Amino acid sequence: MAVSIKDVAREAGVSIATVSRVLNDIDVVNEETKKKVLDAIKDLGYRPNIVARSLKTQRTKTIGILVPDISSQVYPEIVRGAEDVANIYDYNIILCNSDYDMDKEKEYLRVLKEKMVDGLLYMSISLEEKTINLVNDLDLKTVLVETKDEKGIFPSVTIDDIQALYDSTKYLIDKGAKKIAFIGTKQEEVNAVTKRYKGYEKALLENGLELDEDLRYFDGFKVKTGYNGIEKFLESKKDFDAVVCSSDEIAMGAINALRDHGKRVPEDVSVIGFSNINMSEVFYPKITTVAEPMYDMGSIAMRMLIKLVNKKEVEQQHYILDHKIVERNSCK
Amino acid sequence: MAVSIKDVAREAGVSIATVSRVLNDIDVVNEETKKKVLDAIKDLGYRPNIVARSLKTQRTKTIGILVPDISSQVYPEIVRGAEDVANIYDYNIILCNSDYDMDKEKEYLRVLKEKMVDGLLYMSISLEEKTINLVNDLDLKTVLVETKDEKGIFPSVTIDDIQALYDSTKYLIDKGAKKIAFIGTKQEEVNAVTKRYKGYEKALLENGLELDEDLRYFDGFKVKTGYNGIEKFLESKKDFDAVVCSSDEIAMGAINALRDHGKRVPEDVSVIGFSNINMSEVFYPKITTVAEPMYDMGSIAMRMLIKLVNKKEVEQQHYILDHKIVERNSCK
DNA sequence: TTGAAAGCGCTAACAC
DNA sequence: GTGTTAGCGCTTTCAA
Repeated sequence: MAVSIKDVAREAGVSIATVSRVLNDIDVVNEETKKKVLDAIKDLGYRPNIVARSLKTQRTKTIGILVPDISSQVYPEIVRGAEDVANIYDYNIILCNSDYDMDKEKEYLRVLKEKMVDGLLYMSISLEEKTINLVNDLDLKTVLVETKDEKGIFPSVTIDDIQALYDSTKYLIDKGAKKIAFIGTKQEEVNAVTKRYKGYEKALLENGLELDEDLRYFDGFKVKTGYNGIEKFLESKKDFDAVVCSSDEIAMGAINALRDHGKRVPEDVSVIGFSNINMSEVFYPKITTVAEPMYDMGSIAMRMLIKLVNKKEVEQQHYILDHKIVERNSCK
Repeated sequence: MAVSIKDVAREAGVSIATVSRVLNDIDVVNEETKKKVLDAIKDLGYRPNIVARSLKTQRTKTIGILVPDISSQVYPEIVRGAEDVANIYDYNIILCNSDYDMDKEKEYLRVLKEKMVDGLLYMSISLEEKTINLVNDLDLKTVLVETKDEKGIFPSVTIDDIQALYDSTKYLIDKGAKKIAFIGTKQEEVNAVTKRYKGYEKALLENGLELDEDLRYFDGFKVKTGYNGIEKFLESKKDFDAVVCSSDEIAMGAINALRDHGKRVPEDVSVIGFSNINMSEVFYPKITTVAEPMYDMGSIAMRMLIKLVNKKEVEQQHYILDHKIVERNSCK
């Protein structure tokens, strides 16, 4: 077994209580004894056992992060922001991929609780009743990122998704687009990405443009969705001069489909993306998109969570960060 | 405090030992008592405290993963593979971003040890002497992914980087390229990516092609590197008809630079990438690249690590997975 | 300023 | 088949 606090105590000729005190910078331990202990720690190469400490203090200094899929494009950035902040405050993160699978999600939640994480960063599906109850039962301090629960019970860090899509649609309208199509996720699913459609709808309606069933396509948020969406529009033979997408990957798929079918972007059709993932400015043409501050969402959420965990005041329960349109070359 | 094993014991009218036994499926606990215990567990909503269990068993069922940066393109995929396997065996992962920073790395290693992770998946820099010693001192069961230590002390899962670059270069040669440039990482750094240059060199030499200092560029592995590399080549006024890149992002940057300077890919210059990240087939033109099985690297490594942790035999110490060239549209 | 000892929640050796 | 108990490594109260 590794060297424990006992060994240090023996080596330093003091009690384990004293060792514990210097370990935790507590009280006024006599400078000399302190030095003895420090020396012993060094000599023995002692490192405290955090599991034991956690059992006693009921705090593990680790935070659970639940994401749908770390190998998709937006989450790594958010997680990175979160981890950086966690690291500053000496927390570590346990990463879990839910795949939007409720059962997997529940199991993770339970295990996270069993492992006594101090808090949870949740960015999977929009929390519905059942999950809310579970999180409550589990009594996990939770902050939602890029999503919200219906009732706003949990603190959250998001952007205004509806407004963001409204803005991107409006951007196209202001540029003179008349027939604007939409590609996004299935509407049955309840999450932030889903809501984006509403912004599109609103912008069209408010600006006297017609909603055309043939010019919207609901599926996922991957490249394939964008590609298929365009093919569907083309098949419908309806004219369209712009496409609003609810992710950058969709935009890429859309642009590729357009190109494959002999349409030029942005000359024939403008395409606007969403999120501003790294690749959107590497793609050709560079994608005009509405940027959400992914890294910041992660870091702000983690900062808030850590405050919550330590029972500090948080200034706000719901952070709504700014989005902004990044003009590049996919819209004319 | 949450409900503990004691509460369950009391509720079921048995001893905590018995509860522990049914929890761990041990011995032949009488079916009736077992039922009583199970009922009590259910009634009380009891969930074992894994921290306490870990302290006792000295196993935490969690694995540390050290990556340079989860928000870069290849690691999410590897981590995803690793997490999926971990999940199957009821392990969780603690994710750490090292940024190739030795100090950060060492600190993480220490904390991971303090938190008693059962093992470590390491995919940062190629392990050099100092880090090796630390890992040894810490006595962490370790598997390296996408990298190796000089002496091959640690088990590893990699591809044959040199051969892979050799193959991609050879591919270009076979297609008739005569003046082949190279863009990759700085040669001072010691890691897998760095070695890739050697494969390029070897292919040129073995095939009677000349190495031209003006036609190689060493910097990083991001898009920018590829872009700058091309500009340097162009400035040198040397002719080149193909570019070998040690990452797909480099290839993207290179292609963009070529386009910006009026060169067509692949008509004027062929460009081959490395890794086969998702985006390489979304990019325009679709990138021909040598694919490394990222997800598999992660999952195989995790499987091996879990075996090691459980003192099971591993069939192999060093897995070298197959790479293969994926032909798309960036080479003629 | 320091030490003794209880106890965090669990497993496992030992006894019955 | 079941219970008692020691102890994993630490923090913290209480007493000295």
